[in-house]
Amino acid sequence: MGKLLKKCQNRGLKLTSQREVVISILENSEDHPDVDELFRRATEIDKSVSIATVYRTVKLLEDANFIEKHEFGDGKSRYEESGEHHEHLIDVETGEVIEFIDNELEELKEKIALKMGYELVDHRLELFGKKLKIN
Amino acid sequence: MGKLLKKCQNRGLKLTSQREVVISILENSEDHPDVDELFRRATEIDKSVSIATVYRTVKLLEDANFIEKHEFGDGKSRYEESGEHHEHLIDVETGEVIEFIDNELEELKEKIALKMGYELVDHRLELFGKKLKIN
DNA sequence: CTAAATGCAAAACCTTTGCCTCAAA
DNA sequence: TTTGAGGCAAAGGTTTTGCATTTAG
Repeated sequence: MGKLLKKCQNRGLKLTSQREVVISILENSEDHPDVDELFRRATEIDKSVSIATVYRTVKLLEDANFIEKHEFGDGKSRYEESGEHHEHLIDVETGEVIEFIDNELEELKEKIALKMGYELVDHRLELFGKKLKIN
Repeated sequence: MGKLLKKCQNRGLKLTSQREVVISILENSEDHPDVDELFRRATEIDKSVSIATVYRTVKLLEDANFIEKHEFGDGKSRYEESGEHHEHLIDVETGEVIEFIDNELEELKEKIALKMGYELVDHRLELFGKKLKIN
């Protein structure tokens, strides 16, 4: 049984067959699928999964902090399993999403919030860039 | 005539009475109103303004880079007049949006993108924080 | 067995658009 | 006068929800 599935079980979530499908897709995805894509992948495995259940499941998992929701500006919500914190760089030409982490940045954000009299509880950073051509 | 209104005129945009209302609201707003709120404020001044025109006008102004669109995670687009670049800190308890600018952060973002082989064309940073209580 | 989850379809949002009318330049 | 803009309402796209039915625990 996958780790995420186990976490859900430990949390006492009812593990229906449909949830298991959606959860295992989320834990085996390396990308940032939106609900439509999750639905597509889910029905490939089990045609009984409905889009409503996908929506309900991602909300459930998000509330449990097991997955994270992102909005990269195309109007749809995309999801990925929670894990080590990282930021996103979006290639504006290809739509590719590249994950990265920069410790200097992490420290700086805390510092800025603090300077403004706030405790940082969450943040969101996306860089949009064009790949440099090497001449 | 307001500056933004003048910029629109210089750009050759047709200045209808409805556009003038929406534009003047945008240039006199200190906050980040969504379309519904813009519509509300507009119809207070001129009941003939329709929500379709508000949508069409914000799109027009955004394409002209006269205003900026933000999505703070509540599913609606919010707008503000373009001006000096700044970031946003959102008070998670009150919803208040505080603008700030930090040069160290600006430099760092460029640096990170470059390090990854990208030219930064845009970015988005939002900090979500809780106000520190002073004991 | 029972509370909770599902599927389905309808509805709720936000946003866009077609079409005919109207008005700015 | 003419081309683009506006109003209205319908349609689009994403997400939520009510209800009868099914199912995990």
